Amino acid sequence: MSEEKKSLNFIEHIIEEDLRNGFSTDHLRFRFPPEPNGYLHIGHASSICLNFGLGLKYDAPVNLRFDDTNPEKEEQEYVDAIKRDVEWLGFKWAHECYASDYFPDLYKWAVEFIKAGKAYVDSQSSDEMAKQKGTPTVPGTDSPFRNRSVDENLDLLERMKNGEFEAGSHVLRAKIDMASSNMLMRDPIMYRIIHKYHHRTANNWCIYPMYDWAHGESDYLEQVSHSFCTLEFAMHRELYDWFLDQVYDIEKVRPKQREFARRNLSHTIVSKRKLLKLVQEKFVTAWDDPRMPTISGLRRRGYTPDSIRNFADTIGIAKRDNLIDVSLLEYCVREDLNKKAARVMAVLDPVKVIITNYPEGQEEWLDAENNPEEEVMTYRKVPFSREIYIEREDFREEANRKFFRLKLGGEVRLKNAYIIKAESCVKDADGTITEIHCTYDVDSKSGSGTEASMRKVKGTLHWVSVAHAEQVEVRLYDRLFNDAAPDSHKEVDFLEFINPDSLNVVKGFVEPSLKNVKEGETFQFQRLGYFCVDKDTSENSIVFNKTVSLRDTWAKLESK
RNA sequence: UGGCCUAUGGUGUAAUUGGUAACACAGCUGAUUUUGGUUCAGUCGUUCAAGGUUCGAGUCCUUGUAGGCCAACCA
Repeated sequence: MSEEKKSLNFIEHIIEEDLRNGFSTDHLRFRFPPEPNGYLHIGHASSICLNFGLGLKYDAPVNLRFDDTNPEKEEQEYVDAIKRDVEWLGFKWAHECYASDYFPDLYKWAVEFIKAGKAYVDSQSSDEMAKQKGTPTVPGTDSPFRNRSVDENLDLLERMKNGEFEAGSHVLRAKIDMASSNMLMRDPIMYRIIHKYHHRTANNWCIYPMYDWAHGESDYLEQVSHSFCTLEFAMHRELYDWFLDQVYDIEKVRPKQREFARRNLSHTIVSKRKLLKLVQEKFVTAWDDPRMPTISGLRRRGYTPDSIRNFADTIGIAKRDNLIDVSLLEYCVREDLNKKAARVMAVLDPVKVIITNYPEGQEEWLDAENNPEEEVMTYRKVPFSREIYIEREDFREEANRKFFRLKLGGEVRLKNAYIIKAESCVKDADGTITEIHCTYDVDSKSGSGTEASMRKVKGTLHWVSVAHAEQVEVRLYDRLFNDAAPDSHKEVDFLEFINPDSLNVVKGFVEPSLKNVKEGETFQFQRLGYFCVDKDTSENSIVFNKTVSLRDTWAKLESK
């Protein structure tokens, strides 16, 4: 382990301090608690890596707990997707838990609250209750139902549970302090009535616990030692602790909530509500559209679990607001894929090159390295012939010295093949180049060892033999939003920043070794970028997604 | 204008808890390269402000400034 030198983040400092103060490592336990109301995104990945990373570091169990307390938004589909994503990231949970499993415990506790005078049934409308709540600067006022008798409260709660009342007619509230400076402490709602099918408890329950009531107690029931959530829950901590105070047994582990800042990625959004909107209003094709910042979208885009975990480690965890540049995420995939992805040749914007002195009908199968990063080099065969495709942008009739590529009268190396020289080109009526006529240096074959093969020419181009090329569909992606922080503008809706050109589908040609690729396989198209095989691939059509381009210092030069 | 949280290069995160401000990304140079990729070497640039405590402050105190969060029968 090379972790020794790694400095600790503030969460680890908290744990270390607890350990120093006598908390036993054996009692360390964490949890990742998503609500199954949408797909996991890159922000969740950070939280997953934090909690499961802590589990690994301290050899402590980590539960996957579904916070399924609101049947109006939650679905089994999301539960399944979440499990798939966490697994894909490479983590194993100790227990698969559901807040809904604790409904009976919570109910029992609620009854005790009532008996102890710490909870009451309020029968006002939500509007009335909102009015009594006061404002941050003005204290609230008591509900007229605040002092109902224990018996009446008990009776009402039971009937709420049994479904005797309509949604909205009653709620159970904790009796705390209507004047608290913390709005959440002004008699928060514990239960509300919802008549809706729940994906796990079906129609067994007509009352459902609110987040604050369910979360801390769930942590406690699972004996989670450290419960980490995002900053917007900081104010909830007082209430979390209050609920815990009512049930806490000194013999047991008392969960501790601490908050960290949500990670924000530039040029995207990570609000589930807004992501849902992108899907529903068809700005993207689905939750796993490769442009989505969801884990399933990133997976389909060609991101690897390693790259995402690495990203999470690199950005770390802290308490201040942040906007992480997406280029760091891209760096992380490139770093990973550079080691793993086989190199192949593909031409996405083809123009035909005819090698006039290469015998017609002849073909050669040349050796090509699969990946120069490999410790033990492996090779494959690539066919070469008289007519090949190169990228349109790799040829110019005239160009200055900085253009290392093919130009009239200039030489260039064809990767793994020969040195060619452009002699002339043919254009159509519009002036578009349709053919480039070249001659090749017969003795310059790559790896042949001849003097000519060792010649240094400035540029090397990738290419595909016309006769052997496989046509494929390639989906090129650009960022989904043109703004660095599309949902940070109060005046402008995030949809205004949608990039209309975020998807560009092209037909390209790839070398024949790619004829039998399978979904999910990743390649480096040399000089272009990393690409992976999309799930839309079928027997008669191959579809690639562009994951990310290679670093391109030439493009930078050009744009200057 | 009540309460809570935060402030370190362009970005993100550290700093042995009061002891030489560093790591990564991005940028810029150059070398290597049959990918304008990779790799390597170098370079640019940082503690919100003002006071205070101290031999010594990014760290502690005070005040200010800026930003975020809190008034859903959401989580």
